[in-house]
Amino acid sequence: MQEGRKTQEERREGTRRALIAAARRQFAENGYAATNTPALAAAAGVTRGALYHHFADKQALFEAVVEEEHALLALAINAAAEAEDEPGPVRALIEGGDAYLAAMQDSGRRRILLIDAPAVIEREKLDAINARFGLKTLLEGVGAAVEAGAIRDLPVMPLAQLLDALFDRAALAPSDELGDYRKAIKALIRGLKT
Amino acid sequence: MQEGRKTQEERREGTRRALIAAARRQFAENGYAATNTPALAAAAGVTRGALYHHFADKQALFEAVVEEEHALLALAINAAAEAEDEPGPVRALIEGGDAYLAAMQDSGRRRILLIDAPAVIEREKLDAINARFGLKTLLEGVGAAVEAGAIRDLPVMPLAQLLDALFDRAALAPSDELGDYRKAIKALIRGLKT
DNA sequence: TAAAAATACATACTGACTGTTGGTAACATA
DNA sequence: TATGTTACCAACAGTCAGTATGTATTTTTA
Repeated sequence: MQEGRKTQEERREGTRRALIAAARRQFAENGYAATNTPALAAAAGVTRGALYHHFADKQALFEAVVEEEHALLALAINAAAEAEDEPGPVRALIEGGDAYLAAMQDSGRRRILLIDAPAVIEREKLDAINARFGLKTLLEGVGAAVEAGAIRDLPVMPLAQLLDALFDRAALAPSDELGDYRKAIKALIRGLKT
Repeated sequence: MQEGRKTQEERREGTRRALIAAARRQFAENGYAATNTPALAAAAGVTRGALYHHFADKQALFEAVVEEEHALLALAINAAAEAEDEPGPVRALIEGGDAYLAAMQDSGRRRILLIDAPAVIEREKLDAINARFGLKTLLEGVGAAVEAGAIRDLPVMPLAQLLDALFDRAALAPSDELGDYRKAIKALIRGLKT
């Protein structure tokens, strides 16, 4: 048990990660409201003092979890996207959506990102996070499809938001109905073709 | 100050309504989490004892507010629907959606129904409420459109859910972009036509 | 390298809030 | 009018979020 010597950066990152990991587990399992900081800190192996040293309050920790979850989500989707060879812009939208749905087959992720986050994080801040991750890709996809003339010429941001809403709702569907949802989404998107 | 004599039913309904009215105001203004029962009871002109006599807990009161809000919403939409003369099933969907968006131009209503309710009320119970109100109408509309052969033959429930998601997202849009959202929704629905 | 400063954490405390309990007042029933 | 039932109130108990103050560890400075 030597090697007790750690740089501040290491200590810092270590406990931050432990806190975020424990928080992600508990928020995913019990939801934001039912998660209490004593249990959370204990699960992370630190005291509440450490939590409040690193995060302003419970909500700030939740925001950190949401950011990380968004980043992981984007990672999974991009990985799936690169496996595909370049299809047309409409197919790209549909396949991107499928990748999103696949990455959303995790009830904790759904709970955090789709159920709790909108209620806990104020609108503007959450929009900003969304804009940096998933929605950015979707926006580019829609923009490309419109510019290529592959789909009807519609305001890009609203259309991207609406497609996002479709995928979010489908992600919350019972898994045995997912196929039907995907079929309906495909029909909706294909219906936009020029 | 006579006429202090009330039947139990009157007392009961009186304080229940006072509580629900005060709760609707505070939930709408501050959100569920930031609403506390001492202030709520005071605003209703009763004590917390009365609140907990009529409702099991804070969440039960919130559920009562959500039910009432859904009922009012359905009322507004039906009123708008009866003003229209019978159009085709696709137009009916679009106009029903417009009525929904109009009825949703109330930030408190959005906060309660679209932001807080999904986080506070467990999925099954909220689905049940939804099914009894707004979604029921939408489901009928989609079913009619499919049966009439006006739109593509797709699984009805998933499609209704997806259209519902579209309108929910549009309802949360900045009001100056509402026109663009409506245009995009129209295009999406029209794209389903056979 | 010793002293000083800054950073990371721990412990203890405070105020607030939720749900409960045991009682009182108002109405209903026999 | 007596008894039961329903509506309501006041005080209490437990929990939790956030804070304040103290200590240990690493970094900087003299």
